[in-house]
Amino acid sequence: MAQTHPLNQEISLSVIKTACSNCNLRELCLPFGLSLEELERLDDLVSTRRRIKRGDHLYRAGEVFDAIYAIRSGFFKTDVLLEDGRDQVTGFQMAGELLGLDGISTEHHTCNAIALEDSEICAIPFSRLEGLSREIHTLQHHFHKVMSREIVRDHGVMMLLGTMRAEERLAAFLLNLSQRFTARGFSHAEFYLRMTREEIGSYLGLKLETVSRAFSRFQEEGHIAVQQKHIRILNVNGLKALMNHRASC
Amino acid sequence: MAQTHPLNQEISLSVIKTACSNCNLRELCLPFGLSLEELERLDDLVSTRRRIKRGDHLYRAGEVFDAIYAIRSGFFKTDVLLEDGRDQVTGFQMAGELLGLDGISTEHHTCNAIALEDSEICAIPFSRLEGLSREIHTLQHHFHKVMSREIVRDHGVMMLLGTMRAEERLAAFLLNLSQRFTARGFSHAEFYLRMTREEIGSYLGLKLETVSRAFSRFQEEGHIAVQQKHIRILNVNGLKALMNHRASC
DNA sequence: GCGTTCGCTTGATCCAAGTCAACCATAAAA
DNA sequence: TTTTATGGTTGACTTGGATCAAGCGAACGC
Repeated sequence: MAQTHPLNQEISLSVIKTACSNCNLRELCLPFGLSLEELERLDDLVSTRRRIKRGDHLYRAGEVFDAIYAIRSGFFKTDVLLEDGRDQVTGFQMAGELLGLDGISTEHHTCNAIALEDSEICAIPFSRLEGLSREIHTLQHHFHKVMSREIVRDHGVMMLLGTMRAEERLAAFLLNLSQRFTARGFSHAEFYLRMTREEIGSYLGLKLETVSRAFSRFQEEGHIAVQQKHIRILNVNGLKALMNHRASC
Repeated sequence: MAQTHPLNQEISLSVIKTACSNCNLRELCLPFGLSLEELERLDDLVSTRRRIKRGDHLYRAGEVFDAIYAIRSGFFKTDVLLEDGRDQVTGFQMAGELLGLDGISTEHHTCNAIALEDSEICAIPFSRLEGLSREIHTLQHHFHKVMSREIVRDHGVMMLLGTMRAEERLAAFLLNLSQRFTARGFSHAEFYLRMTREEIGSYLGLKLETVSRAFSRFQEEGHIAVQQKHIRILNVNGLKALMNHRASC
């Protein structure tokens, strides 16, 4: 009987090893849709688990790429540095999400991945993943979906950066975080931000002061309650309305 | 003897059929790196060739995804439409590039692909491509690289939208076009824009007036010569310097 | 040929977000 | 406990690009 309830399983301590088959993120992560037998083959591949301390790099732009990484727990940001010193956060990643897909293209990482809290990752050697996905159709297809999802996500960010104003961007950002926390079984309405205002700003193409002001404004208007990094969403629909602000003009 | 010089081959008229093996874009496109025998297997798969007239859609957001498309000739844009009517151009694609990768994720296209000039595409049924890439390692790997490259490209656009000012964006855009034309054997210094100022603006997160002003400014400063859609780049380094403008401030 | 349309350019004005600066809050260090 | 550092908030002002508006030029249909 392969099907236990994904997020509720009890694991005896003795069983814990680096294995997708007993990871409660498997429905969000690479193993999605695999049979028990296929899962075990994936286990063989995902052997190295690593802890990354808050502030440390998982990898750096320019390093040779040979593995992608699944986040087991914790929180990361990725950023790109331009020659002239400008940089931009290209994404925030949480448990169950994959890091490093950008490195496949040139066999070198093209961005930095930095832990925003103490985290744990599973390294997945890429050539072995390709090998296994030549044998397991489901794995292959799911991996393609994950890559494609990343492209779609990026288009969303481009949309945000290209057409939205500051408050719309922040509303979209909060709703996106909320939705992803929900998918992981956390409250959709209350969470701690792992990143600073400056990092949010960098991601949203705004200055930190603008982010701060937008937070204050949302609070004044009763959409959220902010206390430093602690966010409570009081009015989801208010935020959603803010996001589509242009519709009314 | 499989290796003829990629861009110089002569093809007798009788041989022309929809086939990667006699397409002179094969070194830019999906067949990259394949052996002659592998190429022939890809030929079987890429059977349908379609003409798309200027202004027509190749596919629309929401349609069921079942194939990706390689551009044989012509020029496309992709755009995303928000519920509230805002839209944004997410990319411009030219011969040898692939369209439709975003559709894998949800099995539905997430953007519109529209021909900016009369074009010709090869449809590649996706499930068959997955099948073949389970058998041909090189094809699998190259496909992964192409998807990854798309992610990297998107990060570049995010960078552009998030941190660059209007003139830097346009300079980056022109240099990127120039570089892609060069890769296809065209002049790096002289080309026709297939898109309007408004489409450029949408892609770059600017209004068409701003794009037009930046063109005029570049011309005044002797970086380029503009006449409607005809562009001549007079000073590549000038443009490059413009792009990294912040370095000096 | 001529009028119409569409895309492009240019000027004048306005405003959202950036910049600069002061100050506050929290947490860690002394 | 006070000190220091880091991150966050708020205010005053400046500015790059948006907006509004007028006019131009090339291409197309009739």
